[in-house]
Amino acid sequence: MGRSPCCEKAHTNKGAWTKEEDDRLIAHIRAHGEGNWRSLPKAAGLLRCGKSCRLRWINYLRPDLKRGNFTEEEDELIIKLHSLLGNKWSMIAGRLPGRTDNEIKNYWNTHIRRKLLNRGIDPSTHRALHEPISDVTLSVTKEEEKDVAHRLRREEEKSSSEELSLPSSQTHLQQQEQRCPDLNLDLSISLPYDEEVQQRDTRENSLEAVKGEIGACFNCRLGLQKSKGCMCNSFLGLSMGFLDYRSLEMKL
DNA sequence: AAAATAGACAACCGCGAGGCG
DNA sequence: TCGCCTCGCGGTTGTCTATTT
Repeated sequence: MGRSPCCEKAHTNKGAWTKEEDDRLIAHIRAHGEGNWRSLPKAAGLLRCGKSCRLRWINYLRPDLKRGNFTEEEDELIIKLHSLLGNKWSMIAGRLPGRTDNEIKNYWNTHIRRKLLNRGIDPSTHRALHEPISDVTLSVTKEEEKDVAHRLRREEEKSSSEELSLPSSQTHLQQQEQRCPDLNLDLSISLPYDEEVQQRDTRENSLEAVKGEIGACFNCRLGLQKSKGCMCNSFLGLSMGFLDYRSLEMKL
């Protein structure tokens, strides 16, 4: 038997969306807001599956989407985020305002993969091609993913509070360090910030302090200082500044 | 000019997570 | 606690366009 279909396939359109369908969907969401995707098609007079409507809205119709080519900065940010998060496209997209997970995933598969291969870097491990894979992997476990998501929510809830370390995550991170003593996962990721300059200054001061303490490049922060991947002031063959993981903004 | 091939990206599918009664 | 429902995610496929042969 298996799972029941998400919608009545016999009476739903598939394939490319027409202008009229787009207009109906936009009009409905403007009037009623997002959500209730399952009942939306009927309410909006669309012969589409709810999932299809959601995808169409999120990936193409949302007004806040940034269309057009990816910039070099976005490229490099995606590469760095992918090295941290793996194929967690939605999390990567969360760091790139106006970009969708689908868009980033497609862009990765068509452009960035090739770009990394041309640089002699394995896109899945972010290590030099032919370099033997060590016992340290950079994939993100479910626990870590939850932890990051939890922190994102917390940050959202209390964007005003400003501390560099997040105690709730320490236990897990300590466990992680015990499991992989060579791997430093003390990363903090927050929502893209456009908050007050004061907060930013405080954060930067704290980060500068940390930077001063560890004096480390990106790879060192990942615990890869013992590998030949450690290259202060450069990453993936590119020169770079210190990467602030609270904002994931480059400070050059 | 037509066919073949490659590239780009839109859309679909199946599954898991979380909410709720 | 369990089962159902909905949503969201990641992998994959389909389709259109551009380029090459």
